Amino acid sequence: MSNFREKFDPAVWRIVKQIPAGSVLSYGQVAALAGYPRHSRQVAQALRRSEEPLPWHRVIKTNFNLASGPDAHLYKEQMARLKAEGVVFDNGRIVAERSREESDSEALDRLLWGPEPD
DNA sequence: CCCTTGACTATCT
DNA sequence: GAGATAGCCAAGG
Repeated sequence: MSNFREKFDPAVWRIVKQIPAGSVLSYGQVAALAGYPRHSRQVAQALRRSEEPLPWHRVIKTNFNLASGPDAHLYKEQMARLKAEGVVFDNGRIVAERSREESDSEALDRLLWGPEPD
């Protein structure tokens, strides 16, 4: 079996599980935080293969759109879950400022969104 | 070993 | 803002 996946998958899951409710991360950020920069596509595979329930809906694209197409089954589910956590959508697109305000994890927030959230 | 896929990202038109 | 293009990298055929 691939040794890479054996290390990569758990690393990704660990990061995703730390995302506070109401906040979101991009695939690239998750990959980088897991210790594997430029592995955004592998993150997607890791999430899909995960056997334990992960907050996968908090992982989106860098442009604040959902990853899967509007027709995909995952799309509707992801939006519903995010809305339930207080995330505001504008025509299918996430309003980032709102998501940040809902987050109360200051340390992780700085790590993810920058040292000066001002 | 070569080619295609993919829940991606960045840049240019 | 929407398309096209290039870069990216593991997995599977």
